[in-house]
Amino acid sequence: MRLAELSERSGISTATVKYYLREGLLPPGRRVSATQAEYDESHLRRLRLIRALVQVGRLPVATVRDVLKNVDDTSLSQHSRIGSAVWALPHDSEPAEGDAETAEAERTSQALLTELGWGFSQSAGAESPAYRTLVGAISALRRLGYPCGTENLLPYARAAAQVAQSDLELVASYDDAEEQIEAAVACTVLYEPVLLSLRRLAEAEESDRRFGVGS
Amino acid sequence: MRLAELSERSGISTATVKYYLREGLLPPGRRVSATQAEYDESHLRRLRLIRALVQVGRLPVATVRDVLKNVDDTSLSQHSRIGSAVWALPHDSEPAEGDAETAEAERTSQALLTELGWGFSQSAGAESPAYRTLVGAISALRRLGYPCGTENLLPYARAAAQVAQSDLELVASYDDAEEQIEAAVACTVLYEPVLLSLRRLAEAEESDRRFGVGS
DNA sequence: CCCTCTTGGATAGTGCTACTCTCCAAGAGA
DNA sequence: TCTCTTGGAGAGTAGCACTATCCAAGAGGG
Repeated sequence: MRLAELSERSGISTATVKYYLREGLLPPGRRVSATQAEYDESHLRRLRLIRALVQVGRLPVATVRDVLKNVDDTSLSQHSRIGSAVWALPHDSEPAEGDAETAEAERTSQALLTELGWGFSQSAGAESPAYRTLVGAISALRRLGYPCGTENLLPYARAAAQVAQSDLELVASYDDAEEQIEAAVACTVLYEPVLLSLRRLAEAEESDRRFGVGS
Repeated sequence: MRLAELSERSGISTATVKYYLREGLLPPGRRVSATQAEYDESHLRRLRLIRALVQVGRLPVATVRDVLKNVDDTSLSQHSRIGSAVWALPHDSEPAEGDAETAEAERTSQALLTELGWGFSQSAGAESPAYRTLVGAISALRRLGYPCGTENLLPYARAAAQVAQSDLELVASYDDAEEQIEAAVACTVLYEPVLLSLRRLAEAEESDRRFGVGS
């Protein structure tokens, strides 16, 4: 198919598709002449993945490029491809280096990972964006004076572990390696709002249970 | 204290503090003369809360104003104030109305809430931002062809329920009503990156467990 | 062959938003 | 009195995801 059809089928304007091509998010089509290129289903899937990352995940376009680079890097093992693709997914709010609060948050994080027995994250993942985000979030909590010791964090970690099991089960349910990686990236991102909104609803339930009757 | 000191103690530039004053996020100080105003600790706390919402929660300034309006609305009950303050916290990515996928997502959401017995969310919260976000996220998953039946969502809901219990316990640990509300808002927002980054780390662990050895 | 239409490609512009710069007049403080 | 700071207000900035416009090279019908 050509750009116009790709645009129509994906529901994304040709201008935006061109933009993604230019930015290297979408691989160029097969050049069929000097002025025409041919796109296929893989471009359509890729386009949908991009939209998921940009619109739902709100990743900056440059970050999406990095993530997709890892998705496409066939020189890596399956685990590494999944890992490094998800790895590149950030959540910004980086902590300020050399801060007293940050140092304390770092200690808390380490203690938490140790207590959980998450050896992989502790070794290979000590510099992962997710870990940095965790440290940043904890130091933010500290700065605002909210409790965030390991005992406070453990319930979240346990919930996260449960969710991660579901996530990986879903990923493993795909046979094709390529699809697995795409599913890992897409579901990591797409299930985030699901998890967060369910948390809000659960909070409303719980709040109703605790404070609701005498309102 | 005056603006300069407020700025210094909060680590926020005077220009930005003035901006927050202008936008109505920060209540004006007590006017002590035509050219000077006096700020107190409550302004400092409020400023920190604003930063949490804007920087960590990435809420638009206009939304923060709405949230704070509910926080300050003493005409509401405690439950309502907590509820409506957290209520106003969105996560955008609104679903497209009148869409077939959206309609299906709505059915799934309803079924999920019924299965969970979350009556409060089903009745009062049917139009809450969190609910709309859930529907939007599910329809996004559907559009990308990923499974998202109630059986897929239940693990997330259960995790959310656990987390919500921790959240409310933390809120209830405060004696002062004002502090409870601020804690509810701040912790809802500040624990989000904690939860999401822990999920990423847990995914890495789980991926390592499943695919790691033969890498 | 001609004529129009579309295509891919490039460049510059738009709209939004959080923040910041610059200016100002009215005091504060010595 | 004289300088310095303060709070207030408007306009400007930066970054980013797009988008509008233009262009030359074909495609495709007659």
